[in-house]
Amino acid sequence: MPGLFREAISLLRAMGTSYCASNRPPQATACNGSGMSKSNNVYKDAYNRCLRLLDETRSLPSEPELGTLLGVSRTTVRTILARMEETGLIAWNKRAKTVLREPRPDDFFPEEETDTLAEIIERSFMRRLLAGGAEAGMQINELELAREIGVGTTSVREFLIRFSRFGLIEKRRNSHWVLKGFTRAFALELTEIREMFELRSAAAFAALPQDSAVWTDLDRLEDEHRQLANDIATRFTEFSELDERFHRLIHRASRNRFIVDFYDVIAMIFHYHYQWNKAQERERNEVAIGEHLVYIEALKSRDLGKVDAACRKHLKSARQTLLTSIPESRSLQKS
Amino acid sequence: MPGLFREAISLLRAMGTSYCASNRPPQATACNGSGMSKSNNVYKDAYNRCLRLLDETRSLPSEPELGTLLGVSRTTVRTILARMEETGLIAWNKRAKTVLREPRPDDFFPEEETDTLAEIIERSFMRRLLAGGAEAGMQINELELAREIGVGTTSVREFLIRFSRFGLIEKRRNSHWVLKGFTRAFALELTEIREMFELRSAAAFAALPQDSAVWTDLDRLEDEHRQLANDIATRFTEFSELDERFHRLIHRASRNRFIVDFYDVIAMIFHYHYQWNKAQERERNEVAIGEHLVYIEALKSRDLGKVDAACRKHLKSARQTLLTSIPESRSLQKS
DNA sequence: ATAATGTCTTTTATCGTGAAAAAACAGTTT
DNA sequence: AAACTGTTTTTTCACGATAAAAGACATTAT
Repeated sequence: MPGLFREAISLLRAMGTSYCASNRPPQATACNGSGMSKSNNVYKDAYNRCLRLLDETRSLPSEPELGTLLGVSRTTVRTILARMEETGLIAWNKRAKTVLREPRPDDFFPEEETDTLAEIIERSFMRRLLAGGAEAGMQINELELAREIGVGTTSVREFLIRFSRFGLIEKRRNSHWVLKGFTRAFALELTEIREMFELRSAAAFAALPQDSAVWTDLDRLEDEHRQLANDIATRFTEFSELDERFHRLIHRASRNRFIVDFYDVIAMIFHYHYQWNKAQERERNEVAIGEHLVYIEALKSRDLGKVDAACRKHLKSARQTLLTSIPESRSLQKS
Repeated sequence: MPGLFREAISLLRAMGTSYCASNRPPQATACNGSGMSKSNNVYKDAYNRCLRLLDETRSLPSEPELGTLLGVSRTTVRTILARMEETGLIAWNKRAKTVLREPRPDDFFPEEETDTLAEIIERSFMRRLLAGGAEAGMQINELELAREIGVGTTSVREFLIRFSRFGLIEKRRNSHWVLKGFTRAFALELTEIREMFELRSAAAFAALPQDSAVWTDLDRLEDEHRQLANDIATRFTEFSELDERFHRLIHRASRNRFIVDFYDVIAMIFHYHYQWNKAQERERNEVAIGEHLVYIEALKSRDLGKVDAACRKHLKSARQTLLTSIPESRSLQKS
């Protein structure tokens, strides 16, 4: 049973969704001719975000300030400023950085060029995983994957190592990785831990002192839930992001790094789950919002019994949604 | 607060505990002159293990059989056989591999040469971590670490990524790693999860059907515990290994990959904890063996109440031992 | 026909290298 | 003097290359 995705790949190849940074036509086989060491996506992404800043002010702040604002080093800030000067967006002389004109759409770097290599690899990998034909037990070939995505093997290796904590793949010493599959068993194991962790976190949350900052965070989230509930018909796709913020807030109350970190696993799975399973998305999200509101009320009441009940109820239906999205045909047994 | 271990390293440098595979005198600065791609530790380790096999038989089995026996590929098996023929240990002609003489001590490769790079890096890293002077918040420098240990940056990077799941370090995007420290808070968070997981696993264990293979495994472990208890005065250092096997057996009963995998974190911490804290080791282990035996009896009784009580009691004292080994001076607050 | 050996190919593990980005240092301006 | 800008050094990130190890294929022996 060798070669993961061997067939799937040849099919997908035609689609040619290359994430490689380039303005070249799609038929370009590889990302580049020779030895591209590192893409400058950090600069490009920060540049785009800086463009949006331009709309608001007549002159930009100091370099260090811009650095913290954009979350990059001053070196990158200066590269951005240099380009903005070049393209006539600003006049730059030492401290004076005066805005000359509004940014046009073509000033922005294309979205695809702002992605991290890790993101590119992850998306590419998950697409294959969810595109079907990825049965449990299949082998994952680093070299093949790297060639397919058009990146170096090191990046793929590092991705797989990071990804392994999600429990979907496993390494054979000095040999290949093995796909364990997005199975029903996986979903059950995942949700078992989730329920354990969230029940405990929710209880910890409710026990937090009244003057804790979380209560205002919770109020804000409640508002957002109500607004989303009102516009549900048009904005239902925005729920997934709100969902993550809500649950992360609760998990943080555990003050336990292992619980907080575990939410990364859940978030990843649900992120791709939402992309994968669009059936009744609107209805599902509507129900979930309702459950969240009850859950929030319970937390605010600080009644542990109510919290436990509301949490249990929501987690149960979340599990159900996840389970229904997994094809029954997949194997149930482990290892 | 830049530069992790900057001072500690210069102190340690003098000790010159180089893990590099070489017979050269210790003053040799680096592992090698140029471009060593990969050490052949897999071959060397398998060779040593194969030597031990030689004592027992007059002739070796087929190449594939040897491969599965040693856990390596046939390619490596053939390299081993070739060397054994060269050194006059065996006569090798196609299927016939007759043993000519007993292996001598100098036939073995030195222990240090059989270690994985990952093991070398881990030990090196943990030694620095536990050698003191590694305060929370310090930066970890990949390049510096790589140079110090005498390996490539890639291996260090991969190690740090793998290591990050233990919750002791954290990555700043496009920048350095931050040491979170082996603090009291860490120990408490770790044990909180451990207790949650093990209580659940133990309950699952006790509920396993009578014909399950785990019960014979448990009996075997009970025997080993009793034997160790008898020879405790001389063999108390062997407990740590037995402890790990015992708890892993219990955790496996959860049939949950996240619970099973989490034991890696515990095992790592306890492994180094045992090396670090030798105070009252004998007494501690004696107590732990007693607790394990009660725990085992409880499991065999399949009385959930007893299991819960025995498990709680043991985990509580395990937590206590871990906590006492952590210097009080370390900071308690998080992030 | 099965299972071994002999040979050849592919993949993994690791390194050195170079550009991107960060960080440190030095010199200016307010 | 504090905060900024200009310049230099270090570190991170990603690649291609190469030996070790695994794996596949072809051949031969039981």
